Amino acid sequence: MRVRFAPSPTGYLHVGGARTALFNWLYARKHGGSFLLRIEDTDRTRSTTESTRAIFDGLDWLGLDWDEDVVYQGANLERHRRDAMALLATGGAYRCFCTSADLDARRAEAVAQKGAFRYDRRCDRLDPAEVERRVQAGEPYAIRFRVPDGTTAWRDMVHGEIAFANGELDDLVILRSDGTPIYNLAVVSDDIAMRITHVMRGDDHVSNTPKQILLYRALGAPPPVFAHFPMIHGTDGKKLSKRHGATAVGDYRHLGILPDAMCNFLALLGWSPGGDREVMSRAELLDAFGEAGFLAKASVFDPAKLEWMNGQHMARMPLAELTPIVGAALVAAGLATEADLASRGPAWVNRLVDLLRVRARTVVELVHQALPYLVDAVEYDPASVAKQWKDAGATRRLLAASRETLAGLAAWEAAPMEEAMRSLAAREGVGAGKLLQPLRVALTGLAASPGIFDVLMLLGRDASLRRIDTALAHPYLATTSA
RNA sequence: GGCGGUAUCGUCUAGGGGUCUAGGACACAGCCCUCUCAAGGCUGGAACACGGGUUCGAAUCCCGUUACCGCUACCA
Repeated sequence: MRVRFAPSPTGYLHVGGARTALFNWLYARKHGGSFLLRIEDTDRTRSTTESTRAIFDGLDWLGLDWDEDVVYQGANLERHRRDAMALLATGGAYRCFCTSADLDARRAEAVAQKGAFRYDRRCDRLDPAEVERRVQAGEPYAIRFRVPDGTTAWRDMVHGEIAFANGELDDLVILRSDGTPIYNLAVVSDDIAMRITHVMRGDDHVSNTPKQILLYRALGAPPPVFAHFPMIHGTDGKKLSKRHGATAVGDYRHLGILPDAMCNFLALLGWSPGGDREVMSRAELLDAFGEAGFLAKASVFDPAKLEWMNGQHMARMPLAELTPIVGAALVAAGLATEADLASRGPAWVNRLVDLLRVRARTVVELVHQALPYLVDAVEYDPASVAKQWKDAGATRRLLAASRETLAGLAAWEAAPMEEAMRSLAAREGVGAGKLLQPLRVALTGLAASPGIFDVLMLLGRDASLRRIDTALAHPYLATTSA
């Protein structure tokens, strides 16, 4: 069993392509087959090496590793030509002397008459002697595939039986007059050469399929099994495009989405394991994936659900996997250096990530929330200060009492700390929130954070007391009181 | 225009003739938990496109209509 992902390098790897690649990869890995990568770079004017690079990077990030060497379609031009010539020799194709300009004009006229343009096969009716004469004269010609009568059908893995009347198919050009191949020929020629057994691609290729099946037959090769996955649309139901914001997988990487979450989410667009299963690790995904469950309906890409799913993955994945990812992001964001993290120790970093991961949906968000624990001086959020330190006099008193209580602790441990603080609140006749919220602002500058005793532990005795002292000296508390 | 495909809550979907007064998830609203924020739990509103068949019975099968999408190149 051999499958392939065959993108054309004309841009970044977008989510639709990624989903196609993922299904191919999953199918191959699940069935012990091979997953090949072919870059369809025959359109020289639109193909770029940067795009090729972006495709590799995207696949890499998603964890979709391919087998064997990458195939560049452009390197197979000779074979494509040979296949076209073979078709010409066996009578499956014929020379067409019509020029593009001429064809365009005829097409325009047909459209103007509100009719469907169909190539009238005039060159197929040319007298052999005349063809010979024009070839000898050096007149340029394209090679056209002669579509036979009848109907062409196949059993699609996602759509079931699909049939086309061959009469609907035009005699397609397979080799341009400059000797370069047309897409449909190149694809079939390459897929035969690569011994592809299952062609799994986007829905937009269904109308190419009958032409390709006919080409396989004409070339004497058995057609592969076909699977056509539905398109992925934007939130407005239209085909996904730049207008919809992030559409490249690279965008999601930078937004702090985890590869496994991305794969999980993408897999559920056009496929379902049945039942209520949604959040799945890569291993679970691989396990659940199979022949069944492909959906035929186009689906809408919902970034909000992707973020939720990412949050689920962050919360569930082993800390040993998440921490390195967050660590790298912390360094990349300039919030810490490798040395900083090393000096804090792995246990501390793990603890930080563990406390924050349930509160963040993306690693970017997590990194942002980690700020107060990594900097020397807290940055006070004005809104939090205004709300939690509203009564400056009381805040000062409570903060000072908290400081005293905390400083008097024999050991810096969460349990006794909480006990002491709660009894302080009782003595002061206030609810725990009245005592702890101002403290939270003093410690983190924010009104929201992990549990306050976890914060105290994370910061440690010295930093915690220092931050309370700094808060006590804050102008907001100093000037407003008296 | 022609051809092909698709049609269950706003979105992703379960369901494949009776168990469907249609289930789950995201989002939204409310409540609970609670030192805050999350997470979690509970509750709520929210869908079988329409019309004909077939059948004792249809979200499920068939036909048509409508809507949407794709293709209709000497692009890929």
